[in-house]
Amino acid sequence: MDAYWREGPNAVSLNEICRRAGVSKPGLYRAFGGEDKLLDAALERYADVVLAPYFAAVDPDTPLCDTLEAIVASFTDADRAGPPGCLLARLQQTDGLGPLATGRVEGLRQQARDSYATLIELAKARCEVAEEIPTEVAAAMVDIECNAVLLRMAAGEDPELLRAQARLAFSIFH
Amino acid sequence: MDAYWREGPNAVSLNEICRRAGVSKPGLYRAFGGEDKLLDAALERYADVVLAPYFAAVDPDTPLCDTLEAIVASFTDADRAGPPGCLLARLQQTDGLGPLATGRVEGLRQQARDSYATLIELAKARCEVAEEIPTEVAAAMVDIECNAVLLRMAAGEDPELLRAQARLAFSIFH
DNA sequence: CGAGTTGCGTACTGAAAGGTACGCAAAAGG
DNA sequence: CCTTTTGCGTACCTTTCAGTACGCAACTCG
Repeated sequence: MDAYWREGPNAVSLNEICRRAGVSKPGLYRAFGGEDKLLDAALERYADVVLAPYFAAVDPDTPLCDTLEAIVASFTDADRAGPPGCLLARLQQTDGLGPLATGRVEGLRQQARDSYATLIELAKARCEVAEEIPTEVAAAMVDIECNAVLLRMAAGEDPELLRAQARLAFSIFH
Repeated sequence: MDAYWREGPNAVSLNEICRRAGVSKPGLYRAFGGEDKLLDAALERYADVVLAPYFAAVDPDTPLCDTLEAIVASFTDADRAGPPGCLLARLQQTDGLGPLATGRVEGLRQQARDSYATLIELAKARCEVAEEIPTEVAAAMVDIECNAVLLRMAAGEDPELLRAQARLAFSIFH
């Protein structure tokens, strides 16, 4: 998971993973069953260990603006645990991924959008967000913006600029 | 260029390009000199043939909102010439790219942001955009949003949703 | 027409990819 | 204490990668 997260799944081979983990290749195959299943397992673990805490930490009663700002602040925090960026955000192009991993990515992305959607619905109920904005559209916009921030963080872009840019984009929520 | 554009530079090998182009490998090497130089040349051509017309078609006097909407409409147009998405937008992760291609990507990205910046400055002069918004931040936001739309188009996401989401994001410009 | 140059593709190289056959050693069972 | 099973790693397989050595044909020029 760490290797995939740090360098992107396309940039790390099974051989390299075995080398780094100090594991023999047949051992890895006995434990996971192939490249696709390994990435799928890594994604599952990533969702449990990294993604879930994010969504668990969200307080549904705080203003949406503040929640989004806190999320982006964490994404762009240089002292955050783990590599910069996000394993899931690196997988926006599902080129050459196996069917399991592809499905997993799709599911996790949908899950994220659903979470954003419920947050937006709550914000609408508190009159923070205009009713005319379709929830699905706003959720897609939040998802896309978050993914872009994470992708650019992984690419080494200036965190300050990314944060300011996200704040600007999210200023539509009032 | 077409192969790289359609499937992403990481997903197409030199062998495959030779096969599709009906060209021998030494011929390709004599013409370009290697993988890095080939991708660099493809990017140069892409900038000339695909990107330049976009920026040339922009009328600096039309409202920024309309300009951005037209750009996104073109990005999400299913009948647009060439594959969906954008070769440059596919290269947000510069993993495993040669130095030439990496530099070219960086340069083109900066060029795009500069173009957005001038458009935003003009819009500020017409009082369409609030002076408090730093031009650099707004330009980064536009760049990131456009790249995200192109990336998701290449991934096969619903054009309608992408268009609506972009319109929402760009509604900060008034 | 014959010698030299040029253009170009066949057929190779070594490295690295994903994946597996097989044998060795340790534990389990009688 | 001997047999069987289990766990596990060495060493291999095929394929594909980027990159190149080399020879054949065609064209140039005296």
